[in-house]
Amino acid sequence: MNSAVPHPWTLTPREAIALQKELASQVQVTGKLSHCRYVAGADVAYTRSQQRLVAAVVLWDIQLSRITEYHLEKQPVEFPYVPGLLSFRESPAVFAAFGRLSTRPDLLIVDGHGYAHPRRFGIACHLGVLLDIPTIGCAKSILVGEHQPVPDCVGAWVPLLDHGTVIGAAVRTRLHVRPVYVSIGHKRDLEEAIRWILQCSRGCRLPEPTRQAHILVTEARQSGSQSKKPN
DNA sequence: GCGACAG
DNA sequence: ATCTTGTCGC
Repeated sequence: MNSAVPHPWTLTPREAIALQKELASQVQVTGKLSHCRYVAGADVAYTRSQQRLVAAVVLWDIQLSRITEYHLEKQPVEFPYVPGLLSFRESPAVFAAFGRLSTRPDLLIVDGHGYAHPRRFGIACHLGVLLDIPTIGCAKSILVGEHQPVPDCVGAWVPLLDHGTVIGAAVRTRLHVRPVYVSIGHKRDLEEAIRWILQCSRGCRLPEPTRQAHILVTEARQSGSQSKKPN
């Protein structure tokens, strides 16, 4: 599986911004439905000291509705948290964990934004381009943009606009809780992204792949496992 | 200058 | 993200 890092992660915030502008041109904003059985989910958690972070990449089998495999990657934090540059802080670990998958996912859902980003290149886009795989960003709060109220009906959604242009969507995956923010990552259009996020949702606010990854990193944050293949 | 600001 | 307990509501 792809495991070589195409470009260095040790950059200054200024260089990181320049790299995002450069790589943004490689994002493919189209891509329709195709057979999709394995949806991967990625999330990251930090240790109390914030010295290290743990990334989890889970492989969710839509047909069996369960995790088929997952990997954890613990690494020292090397990049500061700068709004808009989250990818340079969390991607290295996610990238490493993803590289250990024995099965190539049909799609990867990332906890964070994709196209709904100041330079239209959030972490979901970055991982999609580097891994050359369809990705979707599913964040819990807005980085940029605004939207009208989302109807109180599961599956309802309204466009997330940035100065009039659609950059994503506020999607109601569950009643009585804030919506999630879905945006394109790579090789998939917004309608498809929303469709898959809803298809992977199981009554909770977050879609299953990302929710499961979150549960794993939250637990591993204080423990110390590596990777496993549950049955 | 002031406020906003994924995780 | 992380630090924190219980509590009100669907």
